[in-house]
Order: sequence, then structure tokens, then C-alpha cells
Amino acid sequence: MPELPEVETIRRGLEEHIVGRMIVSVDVRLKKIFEGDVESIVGAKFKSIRRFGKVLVLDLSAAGGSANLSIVIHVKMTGQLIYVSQVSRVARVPQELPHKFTHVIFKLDQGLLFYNDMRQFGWIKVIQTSKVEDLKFLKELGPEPLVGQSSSGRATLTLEKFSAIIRNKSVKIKILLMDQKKIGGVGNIYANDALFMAKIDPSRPAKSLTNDEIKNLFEAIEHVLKLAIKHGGSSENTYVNALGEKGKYQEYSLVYGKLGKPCPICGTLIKRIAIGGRGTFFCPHCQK
DNA sequence: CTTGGTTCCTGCGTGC
DNA sequence: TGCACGCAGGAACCAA
Repeated sequence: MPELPEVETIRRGLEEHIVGRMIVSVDVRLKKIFEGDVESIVGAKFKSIRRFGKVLVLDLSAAGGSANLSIVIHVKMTGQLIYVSQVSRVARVPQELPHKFTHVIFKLDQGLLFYNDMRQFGWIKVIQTSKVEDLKFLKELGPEPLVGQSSSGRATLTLEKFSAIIRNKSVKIKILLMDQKKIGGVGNIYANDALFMAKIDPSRPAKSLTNDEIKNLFEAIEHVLKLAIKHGGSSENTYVNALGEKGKYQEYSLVYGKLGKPCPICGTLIKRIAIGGRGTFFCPHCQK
């Protein structure tokens, strides 16, 4: 399930491969996931690719004298954006495209960009570039947790801000980490692993954390997100990058998805509970 | 304001 | 081997 590291990996791939390419035509096969005027982006070129938390923004240069447009995409659980250049199509594509979960096909002047989504939770919107940051989701989005990695000029999370978010909150700390309005981009996988690294029980009320624990957790989030980006994200499930390749973070994951496996520190078997309806993995011995 | 439940969708795991 | 069933999961939306 794409979270910040996966979306950032897709962003970098798109930045490398589609910036400068022109949209020749767009085939929307599943109408309900697409909002906006499809025809308005035909003839435009990809100018820049930004990420706001887990949201991708593909900025276009104007097709004619009109205002610049952007394609805003949230891939949610199972969305994929895969670029296939004509040359590499036969040799490199790991799966036959399009397939039954391909909902949008962008035909470019060179290659094709496929949007696939098995669960159909994701969405694509075409809006004016100047209005991107007025979107409700982006307006309410919390600060960027990855220092120095913001492609959107968004405010960065600092230890001071993090402390302020945590202090006086009675919700479980894991719920807080995953709340996009509090912090933009952390999801289930990295919330689990960061809490393990900081040795904090995910069920603890946020306000029960000591200053040292807050600092450890802040640093753990930073560490785990950077590590995941380094390994191209986590492909526990359907995630692939902009070229259709899987990530490797799942090989380095500490507790996420490790139910019944030994804790990498003490060997105690990893437990799984539900917090806010989400699978929560932790070591009952190390995490207090 | 916070907290909790429901919804969207389909593959997969479980039980018989 | 096959079928029925229930569950997972990001975020919007609604209710209390």
C-alpha cells in the first residue's frame, strides 16, 4: 500500500521519464475515478511532478493560451502509475498492459502511461495548477515528515511541531502517526516500524510519551522513511514503481506483516492487534 | 471538538 | 477441488 516512500519513488520515476513528454490522447475506461475535463489536457506537456504526502501532482504546461493544468492523483491502496516507453515495452514490462484493472491510459508522444487500480479506491482529478493547493485534502494535510525531501515546498515536520502534535492528545499514538491532517504521508507500514524502532507500544495514549520517547519516535520516522525510499518502497502487496518494478523494503521491514515471527531484537513472537481497524504489529516485550 | 462506524472494491485465506 | 463467506485497508462521510 503506497505511503510516502512508495509515492516518492513513483514521483522520481515519473520525473525522470515523463517530464517533457506530451499527452497525445487519454482513454478513461473507468469514469468514476476520473474527475475533470479529459480533453483539456490533450496537447499539454508534463512540466514537473510534485508530491504532497501520499498525493502526486503532475503539472502540465498549457496546451494553448489557457491556464496551466495539473493532474492530481491519489493511488490509495492498489493504484499504480506505470510508464512504458515504446522501445522498452517488450523487453521490460513485467506484466501485460493494459489489463482488466487498467482504468486510464495516457498516450504520450513517446510511450504510454497506465493507471491501474485493482481496488478502485484511488482517484485522478484534472484541475488548474493554481488551484491544486486549495483542494480540501491538500489544504488540511499535515507537515512533510521527510526533512529536505519536499517536492512541493510544503512545511517540514520539526521535533517542536511533532511534540506539539503529540502533547495533550489522548488518542493512541499510532492513530496520530497515521492521521494525514497531523503528519502528511505516514501510513500503516511505517507507523508500525517507526514505533518498533522507538520501542513504543502503539496502543499508548500520545500524551503519555516522554520527551525522550517523542524525540526517538521523531527520529525513527525519519530513519524508516529514508530507508524505505533507499530500497524503492515496500512491495508487500501490489505496489510497483513508475517502471512497473517492485520495491525491496519488505525485506528490511522490522515488524510490519511479521505476525508470529521472532522480534529482530529479542526473539519474542510478534503480535498483531487492530488499532483503529488497521492491522498493528508489535513486539510485546520491546515496545512498552 | 473528538471518537467510532460504515462505505467503496476485489483478491485471498479459511472452513467445510 | 470448489464454493461460500468474511476480511483488509486510506480516507471520506455520517452520527453521536
